[in-house]
Amino acid sequence: MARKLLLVDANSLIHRAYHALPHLSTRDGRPTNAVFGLAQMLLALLEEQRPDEIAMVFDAPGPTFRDEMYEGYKASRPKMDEDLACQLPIIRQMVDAMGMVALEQPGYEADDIIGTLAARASREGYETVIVSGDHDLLQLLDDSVRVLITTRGTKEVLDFDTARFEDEYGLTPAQLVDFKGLSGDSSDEIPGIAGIGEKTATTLLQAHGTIEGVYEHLDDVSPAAGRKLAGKEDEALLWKALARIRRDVPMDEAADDLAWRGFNTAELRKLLASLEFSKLLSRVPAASETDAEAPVAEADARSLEALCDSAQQTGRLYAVPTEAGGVTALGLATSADHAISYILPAVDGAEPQQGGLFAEPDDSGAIPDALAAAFSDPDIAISGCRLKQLDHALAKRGVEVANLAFDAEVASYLLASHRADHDIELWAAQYLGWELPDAKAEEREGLAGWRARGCMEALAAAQLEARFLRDLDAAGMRGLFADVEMPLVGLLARMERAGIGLDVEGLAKAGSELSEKLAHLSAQIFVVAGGEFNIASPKQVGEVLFDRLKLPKGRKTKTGWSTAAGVLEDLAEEHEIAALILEHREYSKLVSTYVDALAREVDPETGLVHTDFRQTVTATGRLASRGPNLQNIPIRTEWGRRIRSCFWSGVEGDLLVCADYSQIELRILAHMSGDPTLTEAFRAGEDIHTHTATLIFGCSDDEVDYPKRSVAKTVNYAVLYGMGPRALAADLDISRAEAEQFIHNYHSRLPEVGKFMATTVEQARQSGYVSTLMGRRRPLPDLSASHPGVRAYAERAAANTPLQGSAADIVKVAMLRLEEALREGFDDVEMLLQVHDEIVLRAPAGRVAALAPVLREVMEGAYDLSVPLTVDISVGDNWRDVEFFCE
DNA sequence: TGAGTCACG
DNA sequence: ACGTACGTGACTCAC
Repeated sequence: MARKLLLVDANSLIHRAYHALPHLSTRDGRPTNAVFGLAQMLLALLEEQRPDEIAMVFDAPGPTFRDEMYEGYKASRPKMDEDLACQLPIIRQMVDAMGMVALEQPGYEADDIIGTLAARASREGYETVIVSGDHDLLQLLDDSVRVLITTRGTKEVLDFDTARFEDEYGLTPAQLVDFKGLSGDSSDEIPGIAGIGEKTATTLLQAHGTIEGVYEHLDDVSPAAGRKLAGKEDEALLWKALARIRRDVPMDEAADDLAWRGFNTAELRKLLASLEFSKLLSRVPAASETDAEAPVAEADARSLEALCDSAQQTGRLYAVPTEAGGVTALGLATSADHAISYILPAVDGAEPQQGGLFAEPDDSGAIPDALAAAFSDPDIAISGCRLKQLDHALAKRGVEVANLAFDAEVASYLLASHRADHDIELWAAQYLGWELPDAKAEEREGLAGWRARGCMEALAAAQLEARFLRDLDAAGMRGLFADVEMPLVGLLARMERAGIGLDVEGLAKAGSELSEKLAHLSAQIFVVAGGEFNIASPKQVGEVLFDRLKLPKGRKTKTGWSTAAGVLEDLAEEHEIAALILEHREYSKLVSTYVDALAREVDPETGLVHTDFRQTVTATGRLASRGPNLQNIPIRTEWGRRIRSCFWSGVEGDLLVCADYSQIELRILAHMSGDPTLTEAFRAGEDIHTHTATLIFGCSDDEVDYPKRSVAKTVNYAVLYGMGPRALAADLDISRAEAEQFIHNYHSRLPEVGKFMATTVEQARQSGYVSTLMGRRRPLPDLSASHPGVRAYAERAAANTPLQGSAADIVKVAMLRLEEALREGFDDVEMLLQVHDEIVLRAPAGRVAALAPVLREVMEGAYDLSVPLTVDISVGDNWRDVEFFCE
């Protein structure tokens, strides 16, 4: 097999990447789209072409021989964008880390170097593949040279060989220079012969071979073409010479050895991570086996003993859980240079899976006393990542962790809350240049990959901790981290373990009633529609409504006409099918999401469901809940409430106690804006929506009826979220002018609110982030986006986040203080859920009266605002039938 | 996997 | 004239 040489026209691909991709940047604002696109293309090329040798060929700065031949050559090319120029040094780094030779030669273009190398390769019997976005390179095609031309974005190429070229151009590759000489090339600003286009040029060259041949037979060409060509031979030959790629460029010695060196994995991963290309990072193959694996060892009784001693002395223990095949291993360390892997004993006396390498510490299958003691010691700070999972794993084995002090993912989240991925793997790559073992990999040299991974993560946490803490300090978030987020880790774990009761039978009954209704509805819908179709498919619903029934179309989506609830509501007057589909949607949503799916999540032994609260996902600081999501249990419709009624305390005799903050975000708005009218209204204990109604309608309190209050409520939330008049009009089904009037009235009566919003956005534009009351930050790089839509979105988020995020701060503090309060005298009360502005607990019926005032005091006192915080408490034996509790 | 839709605050 | 109100998670369809 011939050796294969890949020649990359680097500048061409870089420009292609830059222009084909939307603006991408790192969280600190460095543009990265060209690097990303190029990296993507190079990874794909390496994979598909598998070259033995490879050269990245760049255009050297400065004039080339072509400028001397013709001063108009590429004369009016605009100067390179600064956004692209600043990516070039990074690209050079990346090329180097990818193990490729970079070539350039002053006085020549990349094309000429490629031509020279291709010629050399042909002489030496190589197979050559050239990659470029520029069709000029096609002149280099021959039996051993193929050319890939990039097209359509960054992912597709046209693969040219001689045959394909001749097929498409009707010429040989060698004739391409003659072709350009006659017809010109706009991108290189070669004018060609006036009046000769691609068609004529092709015909002429097919007949006479070359420009020289054409002029030898000028008598034979058509009179029209002859007139245009007359006297222009020298000119045509100049254009031809300009278009011709040289094959005799003097090469420096860098070109002597183009063998692909393979990736410098550590460097490349570090670079990709620093550019925040997590997707590409996963495509870079595993590192050599030499990465810091040595400090990882399997735990035995002696090393575990030593570890616990060391933890006692240093006051710190790094621990990271990993799970595989139902077995949990801990990576354990007390310093940054040595970790051991310990497999937790199986729960319920079952033996750990075979291959568990731990030499049995004792026969009981229990965690060794010294280790349990270390985890339970308040003087030993536990650090690592996935500490909530660690807490669960240990609690299951009877060990209560006392001092969860540092979770690298939580720290990462606070430092960059807009990012999706806080896996310590990224930081280990970026700051330490490590590649972590694949958690899913099979055995690695006797130590399972997932065990090695836990160890490496523990070591990474040890190495990164100081840096993260320093960054948190610098951002003013050390307190938020240490006093709120970290204590919350353990609390969330305890709430998850507590679980909430779910009446599966009640749920099943609701489900079968709903299914019956669905069957009826489907039948009705099919009759009305005149045929069967899949009602769950928006596409098919659209076809029935708009094609078959010819109903008026409303909003568009990316793929067709919208069938969203708002649109169907409008259509309800036109055709009965709209209401039927809406009803069908409501019920099928309830069945699929809240009956079937929820029932699967119940622990059949206990009748409890345990959610997974996620602490590092939302951009604003809120929690999220999944598996199942218990923060979106229905409440707004009757059938939805039927679902809700299936939730109960889970303990016979205990009731659910719900405590929710009343209009917490609006109160925070009053506090942060300092608006006197809004503040006064809250201080006076007025109903805020009624109050807003008096402002926007210009009426008195007793003139506010239910519709007016309802409009005012919408306006209040509209302001909170930065809603425009058009959306408000649509939401309230009023004219745009009326909506504008409401908003105008609102702002003229509450002037500080608008000012506060504007100031918030302005400050965010300057600093790059917004902050909450407790110093939580949300970076908003899109505030400086050039796309007006993207920018407007970021502006609304900027205005809203301090309110939503501060509310999240306050609720989190309230939860922590509440747990403390419960520890003194309420050991029979459990916190179960948090739903953004609501905390749900279970308490014995006889304890509610004692609990309620404590609950109120703790929650209302969680943070001192300039207006009171008020909490509504309701109690009941299921989550639907809770009733206001009067102390 | 992405889009559409919809449940919640 | 118009896809656009903030923040989530989950299901289904269709590619």
